[in-house]
Amino acid sequence: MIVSTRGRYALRMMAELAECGSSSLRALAAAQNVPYKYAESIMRSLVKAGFVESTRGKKGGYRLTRAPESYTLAEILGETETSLAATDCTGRKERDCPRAATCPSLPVWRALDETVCDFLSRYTLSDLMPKA
Amino acid sequence: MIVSTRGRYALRMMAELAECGSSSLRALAAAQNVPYKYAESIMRSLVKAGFVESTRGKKGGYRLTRAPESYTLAEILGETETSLAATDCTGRKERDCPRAATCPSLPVWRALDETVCDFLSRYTLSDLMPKA
DNA sequence: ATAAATTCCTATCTTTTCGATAGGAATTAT
DNA sequence: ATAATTCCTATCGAAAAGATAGGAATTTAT
Repeated sequence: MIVSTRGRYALRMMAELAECGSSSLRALAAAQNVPYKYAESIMRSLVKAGFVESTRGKKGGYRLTRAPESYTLAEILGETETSLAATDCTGRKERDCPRAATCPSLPVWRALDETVCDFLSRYTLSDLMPKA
Repeated sequence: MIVSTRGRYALRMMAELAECGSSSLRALAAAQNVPYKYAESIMRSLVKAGFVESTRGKKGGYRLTRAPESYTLAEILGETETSLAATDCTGRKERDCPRAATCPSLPVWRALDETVCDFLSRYTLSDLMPKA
């Protein structure tokens, strides 16, 4: 799995914000059918990443910080997914694989990573908005 | 993760067979540093898929059924990975997603699937053999 | 002031997937 | 017969993914 439920929820909620301007968590979660508390943890990470702004208290809510077409999917998923790496071999985890130096597969996995990343960089949030 | 440990083990053991012609499970697992019993279950699925032939009993072992360059990575991983789909949305699982008809993301995931599949179809087992 | 609606924070729970193992039956060369 | 092997079923344990709980902090409206 390249894109998990969490990542897709993030994209959908951001697309919703792109659509409606600003929204409370309650409304966002309801509109996109995301479990409330799960949505909350996702939105918090989007705020932390600077993709979204929040205001607290009554009448509070979330809004995008930039234009929808400026967010690439790669950028958003890079924050919300545990890893976008094609294999453990190219993730942060396996820094010290003893096979690395001579492994014939490693270059293939690196190329795959790049292919996926290129793909996800060619699409933006606005590609995920319901078409007018 | 697109390619899991199981899939990489499968590729490595098949590349080993490509290299050495034929081998027992014990030797294969040792050569490629794959846990014996795990290797066994992987080899069994490769036999079942017809990628590998086995002979039982003393002096038994495994060998490829075709030329190394005829196996694409897509083909092998298609058998050994639980799913190569980019998301649940494009896997067998979510046949009946109610959003499918109008979901703006779905075409993107389908295109991603195809991109990954194309990539994996451009490499073969012989690309994973230690270079001469 | 107080109440209501909201975001923020920490912790935990449950389910699923992945990696790996156990034990023994069936097969075959020697 | 025996030893070396593949085949089969079942299960275990750890990690990741999805989701939830409870309450503190903040802000608006009354």
